[in-house]
Amino acid sequence: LLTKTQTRTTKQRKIILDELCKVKTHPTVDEVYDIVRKRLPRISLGTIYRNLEMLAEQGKIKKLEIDNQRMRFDGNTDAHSHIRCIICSSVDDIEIEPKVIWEEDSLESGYQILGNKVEFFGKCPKCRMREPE
Amino acid sequence: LLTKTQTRTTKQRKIILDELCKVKTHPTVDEVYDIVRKRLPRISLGTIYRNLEMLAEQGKIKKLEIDNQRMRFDGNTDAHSHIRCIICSSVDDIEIEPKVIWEEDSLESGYQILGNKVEFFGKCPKCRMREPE
DNA sequence: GTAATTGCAAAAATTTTGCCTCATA
DNA sequence: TATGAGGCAAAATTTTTGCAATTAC
Repeated sequence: LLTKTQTRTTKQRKIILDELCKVKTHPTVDEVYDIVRKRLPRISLGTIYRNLEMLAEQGKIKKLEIDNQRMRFDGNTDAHSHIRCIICSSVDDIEIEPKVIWEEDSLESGYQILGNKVEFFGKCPKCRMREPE
Repeated sequence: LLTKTQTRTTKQRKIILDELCKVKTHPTVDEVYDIVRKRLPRISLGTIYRNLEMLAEQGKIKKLEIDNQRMRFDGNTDAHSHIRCIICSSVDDIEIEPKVIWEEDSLESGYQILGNKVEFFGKCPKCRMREPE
């Protein structure tokens, strides 16, 4: 958790954010490491982890939950949905603004609902071509 | 991937499935291990992993993507949504059947959309009590 | 100057795998 | 009895952490 009173703008942090915003993929920590290392060959993995975590807490990037094997991040913080291919598992942004509707009744859960997130799944262009339905 | 032509019904597999269906939480592999070990003290973690994976592939349980730090499983395979507390991160089932609507237009993604999944977030009863809005 | 941040390396946590033995069908 | 599955332990992967040196403010 972010407890520090102050955060400084370091070369490393700036470049990590910059590179993450450039890519349209949803890179893992390792992938970010590889990308950033091209500009900062001596940067350490620990620094990548610490900065991605901090940037996500500050809302400058998003930590994704589309992969339960490892963390993935997204430099695009605009509200947008993702779609995953059920064949090859690749994940892409999707230009759709879904509306979610539900009946208010069974709120027995006791939760105060504050929002929701929609994720789509389907077949990506490549896989559709490979095995036409 | 499931390539075996045949699968056998073992004591271990039956008990893992049985215990997973009993709990209403969404346990991690480690938690399943602890639960199952009460009935099968000599079972190994590897067996838990292998079976959960296999049961998920067979559709008898669900592998969840609500935690990007580790795998979580759900013995309830009925279509249902989850809600996570933004304060304490706990995840519960929610008795809501959301409908998702979107405009068909911008299908430039090239994806064939086959379905979607909605996840809710909010404040759980405990956290609402602790810090009233 | 002070304290946040880094690089490095070791440790922790999570998941996968090889191999030999056991047990289901 | 053939082979899928289990137990065990080692390896692989992913993430966290301690610490001395560095750097932003």
